[in-house]
Amino acid sequence: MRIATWNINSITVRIDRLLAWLERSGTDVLCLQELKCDAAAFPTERLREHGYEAAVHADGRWNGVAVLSRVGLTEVETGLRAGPEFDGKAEPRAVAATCGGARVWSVYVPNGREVGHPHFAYKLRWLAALKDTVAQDAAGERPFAVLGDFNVAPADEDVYDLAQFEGATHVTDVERAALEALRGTGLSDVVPRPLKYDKPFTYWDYRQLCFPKNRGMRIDLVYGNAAFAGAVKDAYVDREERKGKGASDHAPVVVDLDA
DNA sequence: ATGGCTGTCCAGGACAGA
Repeated sequence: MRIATWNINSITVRIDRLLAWLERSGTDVLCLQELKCDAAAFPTERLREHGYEAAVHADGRWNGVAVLSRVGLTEVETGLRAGPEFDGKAEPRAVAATCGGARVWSVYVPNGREVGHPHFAYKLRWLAALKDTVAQDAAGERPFAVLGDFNVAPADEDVYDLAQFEGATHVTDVERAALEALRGTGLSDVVPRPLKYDKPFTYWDYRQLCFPKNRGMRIDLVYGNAAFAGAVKDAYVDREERKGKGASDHAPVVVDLDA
């Protein structure tokens, strides 16, 4: 089974690219983030025509997540249990489904904006709620994974130049400690291989030639439990999808599982 | 072997992204 995660940065403007990529990659299960649409605008019919069911959690201009599957889709759950609010609102940033024998969460972790900003505290609360939500499945026997845009680079080598991130979000000790606590529930980082260069970056800013210069970050992650990680045959970042006009600023991370 | 931001909402500019 081929399973992937991709921050698509608007499913509306990239639906043709999405359908072409699904066909080209042969992906069975895809976790999507940053849909930037509401539930009514989600392209359910076009995906169904291509053989994919969808579990969607979206409410408009920002955020929005989904799980697409052509190998079955059951037990849909929307939102974290006891998830925190920002500005009095629970944003659509997490959705789970069971697909082809594996249970997956598609997550879009809050950005944090700046260290010390209320959004940064929200990010840490959100990651703590994610840990509590997934702990039971992480410790279970069924293949289970949390996939998505974590908005944290787990280690120094996951950014192109640490000096550029002095005082910035995404690389702080507290954010990394929150990921470590999440892994502590029984999850391990399924690190993909890059198709070019030495590091498996998954995001490159649109500005200043970051992609051609490979000034990237690894922030789109796959955290799998023992049953999931033990079934991994291969994992890679599909940087080809980051190329060309109309690309998302994130590339898909693709994982191949036995059976 | 690719691109110097981009998408959304609302009407040129703010806001968010990371």
